[in-house]
Amino acid sequence: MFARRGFNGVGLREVADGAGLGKSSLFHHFRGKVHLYTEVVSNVFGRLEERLGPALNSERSASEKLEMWVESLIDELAEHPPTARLLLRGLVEDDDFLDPEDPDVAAVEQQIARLVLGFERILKEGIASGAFRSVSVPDATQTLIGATVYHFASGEFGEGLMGGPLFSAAAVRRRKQEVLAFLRHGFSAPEAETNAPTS
Amino acid sequence: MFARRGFNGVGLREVADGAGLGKSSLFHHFRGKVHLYTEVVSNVFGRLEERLGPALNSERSASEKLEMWVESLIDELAEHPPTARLLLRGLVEDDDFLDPEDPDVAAVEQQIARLVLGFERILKEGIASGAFRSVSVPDATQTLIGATVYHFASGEFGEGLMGGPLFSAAAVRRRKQEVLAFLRHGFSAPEAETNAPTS
DNA sequence: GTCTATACTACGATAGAC
DNA sequence: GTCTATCGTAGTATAGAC
Repeated sequence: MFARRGFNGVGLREVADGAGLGKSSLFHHFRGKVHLYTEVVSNVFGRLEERLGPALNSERSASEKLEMWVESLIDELAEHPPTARLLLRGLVEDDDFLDPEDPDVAAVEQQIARLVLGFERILKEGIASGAFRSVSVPDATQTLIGATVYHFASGEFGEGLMGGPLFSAAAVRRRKQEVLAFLRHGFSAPEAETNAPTS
Repeated sequence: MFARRGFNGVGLREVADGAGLGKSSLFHHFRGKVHLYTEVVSNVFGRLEERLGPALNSERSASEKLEMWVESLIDELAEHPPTARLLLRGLVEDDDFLDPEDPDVAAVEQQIARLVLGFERILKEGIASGAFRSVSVPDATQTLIGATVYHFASGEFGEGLMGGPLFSAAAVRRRKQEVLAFLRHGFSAPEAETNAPTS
């Protein structure tokens, strides 16, 4: 619900109905609406972090790590459709309702920071080793988020544009290939591939 | 206000205060909240369409048209900061509150469709002429939206990631260069450039 | 742990005086 | 064209019975 309509677009009545409870019963489980929201977001980001861990810590080349990381990210976004929208909202929304002092909120921000840092580390490693051309790391990160998170958050508009569902196995497979191809062309150093041939 | 907090996050009281009016006076100028919203969005998208028109109708090569189009898009997003968020919301939000029957709503959807079609036409032309490799046109469109609209919609998160403001002249210039470089690498046909050297 | 009942506030919207 | 007053609804949250 939060993914589709945002924090302000969801009423507790609706949440309670969805859970098969009365409105008031929610307050027995959550301190308030904000707590419920941060709990949801934290769970989703936690799952994402788990999924992306292996790509970071593997003993492979930067190119291979990057591809693994991106594939894992896309898989996770594709398997849990609300994730992308929730992520995008977390980044784009002006979260006036979130108190930075709140430890739950701070925890979520750290989760996001760790995710970003992981990707940036791979990128920097690849640039240092000569595998990637010397792109601006933050710019490349933004572009990557756009190519992955935005795509799977684009809902009806995205389906109209793509001419079909976003989350079908075939659509996900194609998106993955297109993004990886785009990154290979976009990042690869002009001179020569430092790695084994990609095909 | 709508860009920052979304349709549901904005109250008419706040809007009225911002305009220096009483709440009720708004209803003299707009049929209701939805009408106010679509009016705002339509104005913003109309300006965007005007800005991107010249790139579409110029007599240049596909590569040059694409670069012109992207530069114009980034300039427009950069000069009017709420635009990107408003666009992204229009695409990502589950607009339950918008009635597809409403002629204003239909008009906005046509604006968006025209914008997308313009870009797709350039891309197809470039693929046909051999200037670009044969990417999936809808996928490339999504990636482009991600690289441009998302970036300028990313607010505080984006500023944290980039390590500075998103909308300063220097930041915009760098973003433009990075995106164009990425597109050149990402789209260019592997064999040879069909156009004059890009540098 | 869930319920009913309720408090209080804000919302979008309308009526009608000026 | 703007105002005050008001309507009806829905919002978050609490109190207290069961």
